Amino acid sequence: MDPSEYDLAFFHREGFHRRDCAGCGRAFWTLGDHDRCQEAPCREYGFIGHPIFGRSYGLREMREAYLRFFETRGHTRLRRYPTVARWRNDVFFTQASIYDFQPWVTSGAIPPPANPLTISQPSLRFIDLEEVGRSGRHFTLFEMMAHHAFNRPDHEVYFKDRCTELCHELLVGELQLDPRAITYKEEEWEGGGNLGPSLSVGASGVELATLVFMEYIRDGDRLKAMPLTVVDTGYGLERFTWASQGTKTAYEAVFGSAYDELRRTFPPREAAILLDHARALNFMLTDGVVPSNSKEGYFARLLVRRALRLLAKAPEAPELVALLDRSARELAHDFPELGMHREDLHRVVVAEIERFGEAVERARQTIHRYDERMRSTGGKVTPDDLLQWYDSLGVPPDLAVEELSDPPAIPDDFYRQVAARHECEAPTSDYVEATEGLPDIPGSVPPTEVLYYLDPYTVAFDAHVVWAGGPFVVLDRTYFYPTGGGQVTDRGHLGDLEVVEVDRRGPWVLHRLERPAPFHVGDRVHGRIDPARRTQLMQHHTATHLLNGALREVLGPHVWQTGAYKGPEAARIDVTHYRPLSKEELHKVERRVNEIVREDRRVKSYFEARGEAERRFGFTLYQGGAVPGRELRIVEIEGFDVEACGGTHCTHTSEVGAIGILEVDRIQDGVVRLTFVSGERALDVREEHEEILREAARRLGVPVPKLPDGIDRLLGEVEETRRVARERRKEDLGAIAARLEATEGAGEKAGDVTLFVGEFELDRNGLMELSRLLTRSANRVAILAGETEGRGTLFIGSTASGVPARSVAEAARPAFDGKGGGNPSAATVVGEPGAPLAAALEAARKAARGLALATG
RNA sequence: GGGCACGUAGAUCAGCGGAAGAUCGCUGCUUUCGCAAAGCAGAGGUCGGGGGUUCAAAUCCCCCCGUGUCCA
Repeated sequence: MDPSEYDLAFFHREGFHRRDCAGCGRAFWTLGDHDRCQEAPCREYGFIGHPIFGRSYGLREMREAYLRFFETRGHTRLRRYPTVARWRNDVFFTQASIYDFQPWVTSGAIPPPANPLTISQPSLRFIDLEEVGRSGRHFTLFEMMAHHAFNRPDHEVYFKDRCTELCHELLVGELQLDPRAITYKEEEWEGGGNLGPSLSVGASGVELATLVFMEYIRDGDRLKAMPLTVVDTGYGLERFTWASQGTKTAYEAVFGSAYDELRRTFPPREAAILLDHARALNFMLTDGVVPSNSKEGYFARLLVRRALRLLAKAPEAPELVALLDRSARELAHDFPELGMHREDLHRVVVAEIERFGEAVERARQTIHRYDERMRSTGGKVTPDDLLQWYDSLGVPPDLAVEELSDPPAIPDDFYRQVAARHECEAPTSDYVEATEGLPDIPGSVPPTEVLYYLDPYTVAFDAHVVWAGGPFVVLDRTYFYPTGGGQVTDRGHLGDLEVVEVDRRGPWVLHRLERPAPFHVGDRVHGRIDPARRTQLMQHHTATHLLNGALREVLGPHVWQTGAYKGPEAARIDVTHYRPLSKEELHKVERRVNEIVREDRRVKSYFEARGEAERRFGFTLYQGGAVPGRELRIVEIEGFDVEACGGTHCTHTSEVGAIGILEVDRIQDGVVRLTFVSGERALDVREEHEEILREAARRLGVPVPKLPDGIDRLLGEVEETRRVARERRKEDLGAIAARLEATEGAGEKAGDVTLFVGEFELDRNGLMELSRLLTRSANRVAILAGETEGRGTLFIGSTASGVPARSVAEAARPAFDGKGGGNPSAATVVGEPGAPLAAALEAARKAARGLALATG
């Protein structure tokens, strides 16, 4: 990065000078006389015991001081965003404040909710999980305080100079940090294809803040200027609080008395881990993470299990639920939503604790059995076994060792080996731009006025063509709903041409026609939307909201929508839940939604300022994913459910008609999928189902209510028939065996051995069963011929130790070009089609006889 | 989203290329006034589903489905 990027007027105005750090070699700006930048490792921690700010702040005071500082300097204060980044599909969690605005605001697609703005964003990072408690400064959940500005060519808010000035003013003016203690270190920042200069703000050994200026797009080796430049800052709330108190570790400063209390039972590291995990879990669970074995749920499970293992070490330790509760009560002062659904949260956690117990018990049994087997066979349990158990059973090696009578040593690099096992996995991204395959529209084309938001009932309209290319047409206004928000596209006609797909691209709605459009810019066209399809989609969409509301009511507020699809045939909704739905819960949900339908509640759709909507309804608005626009479209089912949603909806619940849930699946640990129908489709499906029932009943010859009995009867009969057939076969074979044994001379004597030789109309299995009957006593050999799928088959069974069946088979094999083998007691040979079976039988007889006489 | 492990009798599991097993539970009989217990006998399996390899597959290979677990 060019040094001139950092040559800020602010630095010169204030008398900063630029130096190269004697430690890391990087350039930095300072008012002091340091020869090194003031960050670890170039500078040791100097603030422990010597707080660097004017006074000591608590977490809350520090947050408030920060936000107010920027508020009084023209920034709008924003409430926190959820810690689960549902609006993105490239990450699970909000890891920094800028995540709140990616990708739509930072790409310029949507205006920022405020500009400039300030926020303290709870963020989750699991990269340094092992460092939590150990380093004295790491957390899985931390608050990133920030001020952001988004600059367009036509609207410059502020950039490097003013940003740095604000930061300096905060540190020196507001917090009374010695201005000479600060260093602004030059660092290049790059991420997501963008880059720009950044300043790392250090003092007394601690990195207090990072000021990032997103300015360029990497285009091969060249840099292109971004149309929208972004001020992205990050100030660690915990770090600021710590530095203001100068305690030994950040945990004392952040957790306060809760830390002191836990320290009576646990060593410092464990106390810090427990409090950190409790805090992170409260945010995660409140924001709708349900512990599970995949995706974001796994991280909740990880924290729960780590905490449980620590708690299990001390008999006088609090219960996990109590620990979480205590943490939630404190957090609720600043984040009221964290205290709101404690009982539901308890149920989620208790269910998770139970599952952990089951997993441990299962693992214990498996390991115990394995240990017994090793003990009896003289085998040894290896370190590889420990690895395997950790990976597949979830037993940490120290726990596994406790179960073993002769445990192996746990390798020092155990977790490295675990990591190595997972090394070859390439991270895959299914991030597909919704605009893929769509044409580029010139920026000069006026945006489409979307009318379906205002009136979902109008299905015929006139509009003007503003752009046309291939089969795509953009109109100045449209009632066609484009695929989005889980609702599939409208269909219909523009003029005489069929509209097969409608998509949204930026500010335009693209109508895709059945063939290249004969339209020209300026043409007036008549649009007609397929009304039946639209109605059905509206019914399914409103029904989805109704179900979501009912699920939250019946199962609890931990239920969040994780996905949805509304098609013309059926719709489905995926929600988080920690166990399969019971039949009763399902019935309750179905009854409840149909009740709301009958009550004919109003469904209001309107736009509202984001902050106002959040204040009124909370984050549960973002069921379909949070869109960080300035204005939200709110769909409110009066007194029942409120969501931010861009879909077309009925205006009264009665229009939805009946709702029928067709299927319930657990599509993933922690996620339940309901497939359902409403409106006309519900009636159709019900008719179909009734017809199926009637037909099934007719075929069984029972009335519909007796169907289950009828099926039981039928199954009983099938089983009986099978039993009888099996019995019959057994009898038949028994009769053959008995006849052979009784017939004089049928059993050929060879020394002590009795040989039974014969050809039967039996296949391999039949021969095998017959052989079994003939060789129930010792010193018998059965050499039986039959046919399997057109091939001559020989089966040899033996209870004579001197006459191994396998040897007999081998002797017979060449006689009819056969293949086969077996063991001493049983063997099979199958010949080529048409090969002389009789010769093979004779060869086998001779061989068996020879062997018998040789030993006799 | 990926890796690994697992899916066999009502339950818990063994078997891991050659003729489906153990323990508990169940049924009957013996014993007992009865119960428990013991002894004896018996019933109960498309070895998750579908393909393939093989003379032969619960067992090996592939694809699904389900469960668990680790990791992102």
